[in-house]
Amino acid sequence: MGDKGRASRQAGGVVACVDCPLRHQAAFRQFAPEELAFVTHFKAGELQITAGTDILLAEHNSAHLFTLLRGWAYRYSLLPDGRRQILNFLLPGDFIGLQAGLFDAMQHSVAALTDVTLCVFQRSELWSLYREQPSLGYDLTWLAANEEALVDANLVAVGQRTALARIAYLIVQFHARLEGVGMSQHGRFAFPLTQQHVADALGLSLVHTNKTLRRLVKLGAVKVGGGMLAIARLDQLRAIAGLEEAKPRSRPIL
Amino acid sequence: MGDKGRASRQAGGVVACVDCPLRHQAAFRQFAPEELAFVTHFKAGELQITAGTDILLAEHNSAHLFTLLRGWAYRYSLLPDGRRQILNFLLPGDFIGLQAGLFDAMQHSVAALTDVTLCVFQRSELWSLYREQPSLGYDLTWLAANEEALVDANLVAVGQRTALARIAYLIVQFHARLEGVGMSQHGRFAFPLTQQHVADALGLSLVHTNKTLRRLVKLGAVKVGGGMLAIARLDQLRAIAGLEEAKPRSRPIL
DNA sequence: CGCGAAGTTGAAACAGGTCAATGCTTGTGG
DNA sequence: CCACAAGCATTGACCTGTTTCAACTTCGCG
Repeated sequence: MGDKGRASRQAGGVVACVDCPLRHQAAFRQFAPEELAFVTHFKAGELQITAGTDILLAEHNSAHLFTLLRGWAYRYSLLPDGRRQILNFLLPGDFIGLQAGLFDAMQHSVAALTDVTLCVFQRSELWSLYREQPSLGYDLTWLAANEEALVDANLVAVGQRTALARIAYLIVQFHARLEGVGMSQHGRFAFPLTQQHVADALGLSLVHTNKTLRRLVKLGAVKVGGGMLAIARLDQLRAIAGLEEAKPRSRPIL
Repeated sequence: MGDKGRASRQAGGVVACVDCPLRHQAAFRQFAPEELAFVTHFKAGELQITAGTDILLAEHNSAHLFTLLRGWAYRYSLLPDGRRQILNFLLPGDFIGLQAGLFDAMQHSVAALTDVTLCVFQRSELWSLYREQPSLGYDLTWLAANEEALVDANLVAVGQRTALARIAYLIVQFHARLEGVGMSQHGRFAFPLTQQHVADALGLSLVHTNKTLRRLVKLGAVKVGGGMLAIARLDQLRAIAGLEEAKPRSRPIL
């Protein structure tokens, strides 16, 4: 899955955390000055990764942790027989590699879906974060719990919903998350996933994913094309997915 | 679902954390004296819950957090149409309600599978834990990440494996986890799940679960009966499940 | 002994998977 | 600027794992 990659570390031209454009998005909580100071110190640099490249590998452990600054990524795991399950998608503001930081070997891999920019943190500094800035430790737990909640929701979708409902669910979820980080305008947003990604995330075959997505389009619920997705009728999508409306939570960002 | 329940708080007769029998199990890391002191202070009491009763409810929030001391529980969520997805099972030593502690409303419910004893912690003390005992804050993040890893694994199973492999996977996983807390002897352990639980955890219908489990028994991989499950051929089970052997991690317990 | 919950089993229906082609883009090199 | 390759989307036909429906049995317990 991750291949052809090329990664370059940037020395200069790095965004200071105070000026981080993400931080001003609606979704994120405000940081106190000393928290911001610590994060700035914690941040070791930035990393650019090309679309399709792996960021972290299962079975390995990494000296770094990341926050996704720009672009899309996804966590996935491969079975011995080659099948792939995408565990969830990562959007700007998401923390990457908590498991890598806490365990000695990752259980899954993380790959860049699009070209991606990452904030890099030293794993070795993680402990000092808890010691010196407990509120950030609390935030990390929060992020871990939040990500678990996402996976929970995916499991519910894959375990209980029909193909049509799963795809509707995925779209509604993307919409909500992208809204939060200002990447959706009037229900319209960039959609860099290939149908194979959708299939692997929802436990469906590629062919059936195609047919079902097509059906969703014919139903008039969404429009897709040119790497964009537009939600035509959000209520209809929610109904198909069997989803209630959910209010987003204000979240931390490291 | 949780019903018929009855819960009683115990004033006396509570196990002191130092003497906690779980703490001596192989799976758990050793605590420093001051950590132990804090946890003891953190623990507000014990709670007994009857099998089948809900411990935490979705949409609600709780003033308490728990550690499962004795018995089995499970996290689940219900869809509008009544279908139930069990997200994962909780065994002694597992922390309950992190999401309840961090978010203002739970996304899922937790129910007691068997009669259960819980250590009770005050949610309001959670923050002081991070401030006064950062290492325990770190542990909480660890526990959150660990639980996420469990759900990840479940998602892989439900998304990618056949019915037979899913059930094999579930059994292997129980075996590994129960070993860690001394609840399995020679691959034989109490198995309080009903087939409906198995079905709801694995995204299968009850009928198919039955037939498939039966098949697994006929294959000679496991023996079930009398609320007990005995693994006859662990390697065969692993092969069916498409699982590699995994070494358990030493974990914290609050 | 009798009731309700849980486990079994068979038959029929269907959602989704697999196989196999075909078309559409896009990027690359000549 | 065109031809080709490679990846992705689309469609039809067919096949099968799983679900659904409908009994019937067994177990645990008052």
